[in-house]
This record gives sequence, C-alpha cells and structure tokens, in this order.
Amino acid sequence: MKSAAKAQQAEDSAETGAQQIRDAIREAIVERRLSPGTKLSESDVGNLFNVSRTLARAALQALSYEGLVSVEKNRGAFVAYPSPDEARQIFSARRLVEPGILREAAARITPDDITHLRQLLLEEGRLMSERGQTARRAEIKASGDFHLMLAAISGNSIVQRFMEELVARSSLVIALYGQSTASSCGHSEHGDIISAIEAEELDRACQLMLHHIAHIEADLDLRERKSLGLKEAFEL
Amino acid sequence: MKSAAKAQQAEDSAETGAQQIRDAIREAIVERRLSPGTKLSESDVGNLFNVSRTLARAALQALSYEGLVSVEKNRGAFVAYPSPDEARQIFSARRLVEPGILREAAARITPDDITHLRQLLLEEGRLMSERGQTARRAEIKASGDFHLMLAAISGNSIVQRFMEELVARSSLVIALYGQSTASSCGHSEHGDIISAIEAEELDRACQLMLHHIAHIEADLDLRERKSLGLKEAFEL
DNA sequence: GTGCAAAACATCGTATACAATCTTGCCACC
DNA sequence: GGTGGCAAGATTGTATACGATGTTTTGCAC
Repeated sequence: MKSAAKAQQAEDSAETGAQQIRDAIREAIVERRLSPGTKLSESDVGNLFNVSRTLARAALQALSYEGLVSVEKNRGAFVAYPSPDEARQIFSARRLVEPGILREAAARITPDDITHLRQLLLEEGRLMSERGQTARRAEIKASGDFHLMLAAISGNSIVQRFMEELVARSSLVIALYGQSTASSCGHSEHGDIISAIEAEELDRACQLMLHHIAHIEADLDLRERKSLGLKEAFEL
Repeated sequence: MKSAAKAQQAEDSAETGAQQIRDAIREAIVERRLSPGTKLSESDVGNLFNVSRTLARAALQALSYEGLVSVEKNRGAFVAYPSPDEARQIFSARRLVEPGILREAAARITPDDITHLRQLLLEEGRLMSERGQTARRAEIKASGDFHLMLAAISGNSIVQRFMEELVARSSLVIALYGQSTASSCGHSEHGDIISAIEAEELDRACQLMLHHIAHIEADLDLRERKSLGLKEAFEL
C-alpha cells in the first residue's frame, strides 16, 4: 500500500486526510505538473492517494473554493482554466492588494525578516541559473513565495490567505497565457523592492511593486484563443 | 425569458444541496440568528434540513473556509467566535481593500449604479427607523450590502468575494464586541461616500471610507474577555 | 464525600453502497 | 446512408454504516 504520495500520512499532523490531498494537488497545480483543464475524477484522485471518493471529493471541493479547480455539476472536477477576463481580474486584485500589504509589511518588518527575504532571493537566483524541469518548478514556487512572505510579514493572516489564493491562481494564468520562457517574475525586481523597503522609501517600493505586477501581466497574451466550444473553433 | 436570469435560477436550484444549506446557515449567522460559539453538530444540521450528514458536513466545511464556522477535529463545528486579534485583522483587511475597491468602482460607476446605491440607502434608513428584531436583522444586512454593492460595481468578482467574506465576518465581530445599540454602520456616512463619488472627489471618498471603517471599529470593545463560563456569569 | 479509572455515550472521520444523471455506442427505422 | 432513440457504461450526488476519538457518567476505592 505504497503510493507516490507516501507523504506524512502517519500521525504527523492532526489535519484531516482531505487537507493533505488538497495540499498535494494544489502544489501539483501551482508547480504546473497538472495542466489547466485536466480532468480530476473523484475516483482517480481517490485511487491515487489510496483513499475513498469521500476524501477525494472533499479535497476537490476545497480547491474549488480557492479557484484552482472548477467542479461542474454531474460532470466532474477539472483543473481551472481561467479565462482572459479572470486573468485580468486576478492581476487587478493583486494591484489592489499588494501595495497595501507592502505598506503593512514595511511597518512591521524586522532585520530578521529582511534576512529571510534575501535568502529567498538567493535561492530563487540559484534556481534560475539551473536547468531542468525540477529547477523550473522550484523557481516558480520560490518566485511566488517572495510575495507570500511579504504577506506573512504584514501580520494579517486573512490578507495572507487572499494572497495565497491570488498567487496560486496567477501561476495558473502564467501557465496558460505566459509567453516568455522566463516564466516567473523578473528576479531583479524582487531585489529592488527589498532594497526600497530597507531604505524606507515606501512610496518607491509600492511603485516598484506595481511595475513588477505590470511586468508579469505584460508577458501574457490574453487574447481569447482557446476552445470557446469546439464548434466555434471550426466555424471560424 | 430563458436568458441569463433563468439560467442562473435553474443552475442555482440545480446546485448541489450542500450549497443551499451553506447559504441558509450563512444568512442565519450574518443576521445574527445564530450566535458566535453556537454548536453546529453535523447530525443536527442534517436533521434540520432533512439531509444526511454528508451534505451537512460539506456545508459546514464550506463555511469554515469562509471563516464563519470553526471546525475542531473530532469535536465538531461551531459558529466562529473571532478573537479580538482576528477582529482587528478583519478591519485591517477592510482598510486595506476598500479604498482600492472604491477607486475601481468610481472609475466604472454608472448613473444607474448610483441610483441603486441610493435606493439601498433609502431602504437602510427606513429599516433604521423601524422597530423589532426583523427590522434590525434586515438593517444589518442592508448595511453590509452597501459595501458589497461597491465591490460588485468594481467589476472584480474575486475582490467581491473577498469583501463578502470580510463583511460577513465583520457582522460576527460586531455581534460579539459591538457596544452601541445602533449596531450597524453610521447610516449618514454611506450617503456621504456616495456624494463624494458623485462629485468625483475620489480622495475624499477614500478618506470617508477609511473614517467610516474606523468608526465601526471604534464602537467595538476589543478587550480580551475571558471564557464566559457559568461561574463568572453568576459571580457578577 | 472525594478522586480517579473505566465504561458508556455522543460525535466526528472515513469507507462503502446505492440512486441519479450524463455520455456513449449501437441498432432499428426512415 | 443518415438520424433518432434506447440501452449500457461511466461518473457524480447522496445516504448509510462502521470505526476512531472525545466527553460524560458511573462505580469503586480510599
């Protein structure tokens, strides 16, 4: 009874099994091992993790609340396939929220936090220079972690959760519509933001953050180009 | 009329039973028919709505994701009892998000929207002058609806969902820590905000919004109250 | 009468079973 | 040969069943 997901299913945590499955699937989505549109049948998920459909279903439901999975009634669950409009909304939300997070974070940041941020940056840079799928996936994750750490530093766990959702969904959008091979954020921009915070130039930091988000979004090709129904695809 | 409205309706009613239950419980919580800390046993909820524990559980899980219900492992689900710290985070999040929403909304608002907002305001005022529990509940709802409508006008459904969560949780916080009998927001402040938007004085509108949120928060008594155990209740 | 231990009870966690719904493939019929 | 409908298969929606975990109560010893 060994499966690929032999993760800490023992007595590690008091977390219910469904949450472990949810986390595993979410990670797979964010790291792009699962492509948008992939069908996630309850039975398959259950078999994969050696649990019943009950838990698989619960995990999928949870992911649907986060916007990473879309469940269609009587049809099943699929890895979310954000529309261009959804993509725009995601980045619009980030532009709305992240400057505020930055201000909160700057007000509470400790030298220790800055050290951690810099460490994250180093790791990110190292991964960028590496080759291979594994490194690429880790890089994607590290890139998002920068934004998430800022949210964590802000000390507001509610906003932090919002950001977790936004970052995860951003990853989906980039997977779908990203053009450049350098799929993740411009690495140097993260460093610039830290520097601005350190120099206590808050307004500049916010500007940098907005530009940074704009850069990510600018790399997207948000033209409606995917199946708007098979019919339309051929009726053109 | 087989257009969007009907499709929405059909889809809604066709929606899985768990969601109807979730909505019903959420409404009960927001309207304060259910007090913070109330136990929501899966069996009881199931019996109440004549469904199995499976659906009751799904509904409670969904509510827990929204922060309105807290489920404790092997102990059960309870209407959330936000701590003073959580309360502060909720309002901090609102201060972070609502000015941005206001700016977005102001950029897209139509005369029609303004009419609707004013109607909402009128309704709110009418309810304030009425007596009785029913009116009070409706007033609470209407007061939150003002903020939600702004979020809807902003055109970003993601941010809108964030606001729905924040408004709902705010209602819980006010129920717990609110002091004044005029439990809801200052009514006039809503009107002032609309006027500022109408006059296209955006910065002023944001200031008013921040003050408005501050007023709500100022009405709270966020001192840590120890367990309202039976003993203390009688030691008074 | 008080304090601790063990059993009875209640409630949740998960699995399995059955019903409802959608999809698919086949065959009769035009 | 094409079309419509019906039946079989697959998948989800919901209910029930059983084991696990906390909580309360009972009973016994001190």
